Parts: sequence; structure tokens; C-alpha cells
Amino acid sequence: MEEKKRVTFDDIAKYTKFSKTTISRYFNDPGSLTEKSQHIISDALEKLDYHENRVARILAMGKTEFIGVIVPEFYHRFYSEVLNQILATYETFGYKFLVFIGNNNKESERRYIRELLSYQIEGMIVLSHTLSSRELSKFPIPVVAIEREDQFVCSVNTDNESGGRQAAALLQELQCDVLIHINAPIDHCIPAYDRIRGFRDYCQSNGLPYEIILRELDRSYEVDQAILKDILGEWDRKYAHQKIGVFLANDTTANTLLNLIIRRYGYLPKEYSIIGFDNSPTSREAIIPLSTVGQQVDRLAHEAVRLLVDQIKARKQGKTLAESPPVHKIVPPILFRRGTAGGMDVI
Amino acid sequence: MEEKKRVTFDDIAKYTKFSKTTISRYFNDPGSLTEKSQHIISDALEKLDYHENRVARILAMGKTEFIGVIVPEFYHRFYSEVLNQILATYETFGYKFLVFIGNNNKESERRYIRELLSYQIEGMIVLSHTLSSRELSKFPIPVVAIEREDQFVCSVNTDNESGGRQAAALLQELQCDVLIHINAPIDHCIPAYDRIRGFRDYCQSNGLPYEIILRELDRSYEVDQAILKDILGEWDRKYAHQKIGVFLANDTTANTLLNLIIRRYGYLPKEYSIIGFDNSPTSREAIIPLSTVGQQVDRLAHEAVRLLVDQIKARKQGKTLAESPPVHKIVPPILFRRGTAGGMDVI
DNA sequence: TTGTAGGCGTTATCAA
DNA sequence: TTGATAACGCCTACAA
Repeated sequence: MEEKKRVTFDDIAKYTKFSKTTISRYFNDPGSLTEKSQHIISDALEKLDYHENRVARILAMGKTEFIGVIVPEFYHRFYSEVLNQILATYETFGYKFLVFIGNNNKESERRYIRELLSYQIEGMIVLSHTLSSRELSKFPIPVVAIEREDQFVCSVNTDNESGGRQAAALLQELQCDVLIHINAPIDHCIPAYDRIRGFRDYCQSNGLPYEIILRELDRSYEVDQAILKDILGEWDRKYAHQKIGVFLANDTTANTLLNLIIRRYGYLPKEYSIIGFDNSPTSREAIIPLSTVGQQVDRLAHEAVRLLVDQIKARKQGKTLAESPPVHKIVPPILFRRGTAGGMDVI
Repeated sequence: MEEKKRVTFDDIAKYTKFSKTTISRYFNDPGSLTEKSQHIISDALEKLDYHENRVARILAMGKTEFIGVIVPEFYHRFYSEVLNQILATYETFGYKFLVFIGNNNKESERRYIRELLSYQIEGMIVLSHTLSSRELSKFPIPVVAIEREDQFVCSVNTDNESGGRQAAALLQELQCDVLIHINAPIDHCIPAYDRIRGFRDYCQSNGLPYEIILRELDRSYEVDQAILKDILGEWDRKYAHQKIGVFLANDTTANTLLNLIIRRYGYLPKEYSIIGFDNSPTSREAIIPLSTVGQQVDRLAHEAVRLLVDQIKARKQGKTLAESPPVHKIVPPILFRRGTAGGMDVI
């Protein structure tokens, strides 16, 4: 008795003496029915406690309103923030999101995507770096990349180069004797590399002494900490009594460095200026609010979804043939001057 | 030419001179076919570049392998950590996750759930506090709650009471003159309330001086900071020169308090011991590693998915009628002694 | 071991 | 304004 069969258009049709077709129309084009018919049907829906079954509709129409999202990890809050903003677009676009965390496993990621495709998802947003954009572009649905290698697919990225320049400019303004950028040895083709480029170019064209340090960071807090401790040690010898301006690849690493310095001195010596990247919550929650080159995460996410939805719609219009070149959108970063570099807020 | 029709069982059948049924069997019960037939079909699949369409299978069988996940927010890393672990169970159980962030909006959450149901999802994992467990229990699919009010639905929770006791015990061991617990004014029926209960009970039964402070925390870092600053001010008057042991509702708040103290003194005075809750990354990345009552997030998530999957399977077996009472699983917390209370690591 | 025929719950195409 | 009928792609009796 609990297990009553689900109510379908057929039941509504029988109950109302209309045909299935009319019931369907009630949902998809109510205007084409008499007011009276509409009332009859809507009453019947109530009475029979009808619940729609979108699976059948998908089978008939082929469109699911599902989007796959592939995130690499949650160690950097940037990713959970972006995901947060992506999910928030549900209110705007109505697409539902199937989320996957790749953890850098090629095979697992491929398998998952293949499975998603079998569910007829309509598009993908990819933040993981696992699969090449060439491979991604081969899938039969639109793909939008965010802050990753994007040669063959559409993408939305922060203007990383500008971010790098702005960081360098701030450190210059603070009259640092040497400008240092710490990053991981990343590939030239991923957008984040432009942070290095922008920083270097600015230093060079302004004749500023600079150094770029590339280390295998971003593994874990403990590992990063050990690496940065080493670097601090080197600085003691190399840059004794000089004013050092450090620009780091992300807020997490910047926070780790800041912690090391504060633990050593109990405060942030005038000799150090620190700038992170992302404006993730980490930067605000640091022992001293971190200056940071902020990514506009909400805009990144929103633009990505919009771009994807546009592509999906275009494809429905049959514009599949024209292999139009991938669109790359750029979102400007915003520099936040806080306690660790040029900020107003004192400890 | 790009837009070639999708290959179906019908095409394979025609190509191989088998019937659709046989093709279907190839996928669902290959053993019932000749080795030879299997080869013929598998070759045909290759040749025709077949891709399965699970939507059709869902329509025929009714089961999607989709689970809906509803998270309240990402401000507390606890939630993104749990989500991370939930998503990771894909490798084990094969269920795909449709993720939603409720942001505390009842109507939006209801709408989303209704939509998910129309997609025939098989179960839900709910971390948001928006809808009552009574309402959740009315949905026609199994629901598992994690760390939220759970009277009428299955759930997986940390043993919060034990956590509260352990925190108090550690502060006692550290010979604090007064034990203080700071939390939000939460409802008695949510599991996190037991942190308060456990803490209070331990203090009372051991005759320890204690205070419980309830404030509207967890809004944002800035708001929390202001509130905690006030509290610190009160302590100056009230507990001058006493050793204060503070147990906070979560690592985020604990970190905020720690920052305030460090900014004031440049170090953590012996007069303060601080314990957080969750063992979220925040606790490790704090200026001094935070002692914390750790939730076993991986186990919480894994147990939740397993519990849900069990329910889903039970339901398939027709055991819908027996309204068995909700199962509540408990995962013990683990106390981490770190820099801010009883830990080995020195700054 | 394989095939036939009907069903899953919608939408789409014609016709009336 | 409404209806019959045929998709959509797969699964499952029941038959052979």
C-alpha cells in the first residue's frame, strides 16, 4: 500500500479524459489549452499526487541540465571557493552539478568522464590539470577550463600576468631592496605561469633586483613549511639587513611563510613584505591579514558557467559543424593591501 | 557528417545479425552468450564506436546511482573536507554525487530536492541544518544526516559529548584555573550541542570552575573577531592572572581567538590554553598549531555513504514497508595535543 | 543460447 | 484546441 505505483501522464489522462499529449502540453505549452482544461488537469495533478519524471523527458529530448565539474583537490581553498560559486549559479541557470575530485589520477578521471557522458551530461567545467586540453576537446560536449592549460578548449582565467606585475609594483612602492617570487616549477602553458612572467617582466623593465625561486610546493603544510624554512635560512646569509619583498604563488604558501617569520620574531619585521595570491579566506584569517592578489572567484565561476551554457545552447541550434576556435575569457585580479604589505591595518 | 546519429543496440544488432536482446545480455550477463558471440559483439562495438546511454537504462530499471549531497556552506572547512571524503567514495561504491550548497535558504533547498527527486536520485546525504529531519524523512528516498539534527532520519555523528569531555580533561590536566567553552547558542537537538554538554558535565562532576559562553559566532571572520575581542576584554577583568583554558566550538573560531592573543602578546602566554574542534586544515595551518578535538572526517563520510547505500539496497529488496527506526552511527573523536594546549611542538 | 514483444514516462509529428 | 501514434534506448518476461 505504501508501494503505490507512480502516477504518470497516462493516469492523469485517464482520470481527466484527456490524452497523454494534452497532459504533456499542459506542462510545456499551457497557453494552448483552454483555461478550463488547465484547471481540470491541475486539479487532477493535485488529487493524484503527480510527480514528474525527468528521466523520461531526457530520453525523449536528450537534454539533462547536468554539468560535470572536475576539481583537483581541496587543499587550496581556491578550489572549494570556485566550486562554491559554481554551485551558486544553480539559481541563475538551473543546471545541476555532478562533482568529482580527481586527485590527479588520469585513469580515474577518464573513467568518471566516460560515465558522465553516458548520463548525457551537457557540459563540463574542468579545474583539474590531469587531462590535456587536447584530450578534453575531443569529448562530444562543450568544456570550459578554469585556471588551467586551455589551448584547445574554452576557458576563464584570471589575468595572472597583471597580478604578477601588480605584486611587483607594490613591492617596489614599498622600496624593497630585493623582490622575490616563490612558486612551484609549473609549466609555461598553464595560466598561473603568467604570475611568474608578469613579476619577472616588471622587475626587469624597471631595473629592480629580483629572484625567482621554484620549489616543489603545494604538497602539504608540513612539507611546504620545511621548504620555506630552508629558503628563509638562505636569505639570512644572502640578504642580511636588506628589505625583502616576497610574492608567493598562493595564500596558503604565503600563510606558511608568514607563520614561520612570526614564530621567529613574534612580529613581522619591517624587513619583510609578503604578498599572496587568490584572496582566499586563508589570507584574511592569517595571523596578520595577508596582502594578496585576489582572484575574483565569483566572476570566474559565473563566467565559466555562462560560457558553458552559451556553448550548450549554440550546440542545440546545430552549430556543431563550425569548429569555432576556443574562447578565452580574462578576469582582472584585484590587489588587496593588508597587513603584510602596504596595508593600513596594524597588528 | 560530424553529426552522425548515435549508435544504439539496434545498430549493433543489425550489424551483428543478433537481436537487441542479445546485445543487452552481452552487457548484463555475458556468460549466457557463446564466446564467439561475445567476440562478434565486442568487435562490432569497437567498429561502430558504441557509447552506452544510461538514461535509457534508468528509465527501464528506475535506478540512477545518483546521490544528492546538501552542504550548508564552505566557510568552515569541515564541510569541504566532508564533501571531499564523500566524493572520494566514488571509487568504492560507484555512486555519483549531485552537490548543492543550501546557504540556509529553505525554499531553495526544497526546490532543489524536488528537482533531484524528479531525476530519480536514489538517496541524499544532508549536512545542512535548514530542513527538519521530520521533513527529510518524508521524502521517498533514504536520507542520511551528518552532524545535524537527526531524530527521524539515519545519521552519522561524531561522539561530541566525548569530545567535550576530552577537551575539559586536557584543560584540567594542564591545571587551568578556569575552564571556558565558547560556542554559538545552538539547539539542544543538534549533535554539536553535546560538545557543550560533555564539557559542562565533566567540569561539574570534577568540581572544576567553568564558564560557558554562547555568542552568535560563525558569521564571518571579522564578526567573530569582534565578538572574541570583547570576550578577551572581559577576561582581563574577570580572570586577571588566572590560567584560562578555552575550548572552542570549531577550529575556525579557535584560530581567530589565537590570532587575537598572539597579536597582543607576540606569543601565546602561559596563561592561555586553547583547544579547537574538527582538526580541519585550519588547525594545522594556524600560527601555532592548534590543539583540537578531531573529527574523523573520512570515517564520517565513508560511514554515511555506506549507510545510505545499504538503505538503498534494502529498499530494492522490497523492505519498504517495515518502517525500521533510523540508525544513528557514532564515530569517536581524536584529541590532538598541539602547540596551543599540552602539545610537544614548541614555536 | 537466442529471439519476440511489450514496457519504462516523456516528447514530437501529424492529423483532426 | 485536442488526439493517435511513433519515437527515445534499454530491460525483461516469455518463447523458441
